[in-house]
Amino acid sequence: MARGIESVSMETIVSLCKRRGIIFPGSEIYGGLANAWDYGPAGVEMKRNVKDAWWRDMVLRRDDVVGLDCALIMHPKTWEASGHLASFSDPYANCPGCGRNWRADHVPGMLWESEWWLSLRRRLRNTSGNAQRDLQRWADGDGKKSAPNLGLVQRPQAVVAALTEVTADFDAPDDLFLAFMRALGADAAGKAQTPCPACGGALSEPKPANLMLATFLGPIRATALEVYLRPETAQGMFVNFRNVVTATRRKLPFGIAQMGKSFRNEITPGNFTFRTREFEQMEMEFFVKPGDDERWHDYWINERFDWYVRHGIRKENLRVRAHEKAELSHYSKATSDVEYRFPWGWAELEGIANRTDYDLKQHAKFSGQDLSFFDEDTKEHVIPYVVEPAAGADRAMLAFLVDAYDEEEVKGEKRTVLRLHPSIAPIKAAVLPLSRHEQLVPLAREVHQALRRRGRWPVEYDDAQSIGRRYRRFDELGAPLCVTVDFQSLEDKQVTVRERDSMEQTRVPIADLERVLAERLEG
RNA sequence: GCGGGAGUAGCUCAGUGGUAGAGCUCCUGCCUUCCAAGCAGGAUGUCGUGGGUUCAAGUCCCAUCUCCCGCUCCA
Repeated sequence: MARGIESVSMETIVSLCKRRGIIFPGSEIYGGLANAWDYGPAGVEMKRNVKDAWWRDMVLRRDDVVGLDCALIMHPKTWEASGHLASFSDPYANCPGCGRNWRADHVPGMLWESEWWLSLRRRLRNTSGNAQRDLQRWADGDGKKSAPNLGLVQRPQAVVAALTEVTADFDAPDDLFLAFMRALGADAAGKAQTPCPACGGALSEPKPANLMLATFLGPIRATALEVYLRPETAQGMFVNFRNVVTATRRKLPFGIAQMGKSFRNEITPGNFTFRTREFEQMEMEFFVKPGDDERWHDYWINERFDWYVRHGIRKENLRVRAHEKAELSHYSKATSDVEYRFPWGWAELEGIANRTDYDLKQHAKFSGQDLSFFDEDTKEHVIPYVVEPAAGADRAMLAFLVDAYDEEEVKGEKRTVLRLHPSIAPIKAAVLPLSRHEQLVPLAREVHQALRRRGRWPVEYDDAQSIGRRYRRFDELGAPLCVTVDFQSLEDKQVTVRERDSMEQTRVPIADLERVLAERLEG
């Protein structure tokens, strides 16, 4: 679909969302709460449309996926087994120079690949024969740009003097390498410090962090059980794997799908609803025979990419990106992200991971239960592999909003319109009397009520201000259709159906209205 | 956490130490009015909060809160 504008600022989207009741800043009357967002009357319809579309395509239309809605608070052992307790509570070190936070155990690796080390290493390898002079020169030149806060750059003479050995030839980011790095990062007192991979600043001592949100189960704090709000819905599917197989007599391959809230103490929330600490996931765990996992992984990557396109996102703003080995999660053998081109850059909408048999094995181990599956063909027990398409409902909705946003010029005036796919649009139609004339209003209300009572779509009624203003108002909400009742309607019992994108109008008998709307909205 | 920007009407913002403003919006009424129309009338403010300087503070000073944008990761 042609668009009048190429890109839109996030600010514009945030402001439109607030103005039209799609998304409000959270707890606003108390001055707001950072990174909390509330879905308003139109927003709740739209988000529900996103989730309905997902559920319809992932569960209802398939015979190999069933649904689940599991408790948000799960047994604490769940998170030990899943690995979240360990990998979500890594210590983090902060850089006072540039403010970045680094997972302490990732720092050596990050330093190994850091821009400033690569630059320094080049210098040392093309040595002039005098390593100390090389260091000094680098500190005065490239080092100033790439690692301005590094001890070596700030106090070259003192740091160089304290070095016992200088070499560029390390095999890996090991202890030896780290010791060298720490010597380069020495502070004003001459004490070795771990430098920041980004700017060279002396990192703080690692501080414990827990990325899971804890709460207390039980009214008396002293005796309460400390539990976690789930950081992902996925574990619910693994924990209920046995139950689902028994209750529904599933055969491999099959999937279990779930939508719901998850919570993470993100270090860097932001970008509107893109990264929040409370968010809604749409996840599906697809269990397959070991050996079939790679084929199914490819299948789901394609399937999920197509889903976004099918519901209105332009192909050129979507891409699939495979994870590098280093960025894989602790449970994953391979992961590909579906990314969307947001105003601030490409960012993940959904991750399609090959989780292998990691989760089921872990839960079998921690629970002592047998989570294997009897394969009728080979007559042996296998632990299924799992392919997981995990999408963010809030992220998907944000992408739909951003992608639909358009401005165009109509008769010298700016027209703002959300060109949402009818399946996603929060309000499907508005019934508008041409004016508030006493003869028009009753008929318009009657038409509106008839559609409302059917309960099929959210349909609005509006008689305030001029007809043009009202068309604009519903364009901003992305309502695909407007139904206008005029004076002629009183005589011929016909109304005008006006299309959002083309602004074209068609006369339709009131008796056929629902059928015509259905054709245009669902056909 | 750190840096940058910003808090004045529902929204966008102006405001030079001296009576709190504009445009849009919103509400009511009128008009047989099809793409942000016109006319008439109307509503809306702890100027983020607390302190200080001053005869006088939205404006100057100090503190504080909050939001937005940017920085290892994830949905």
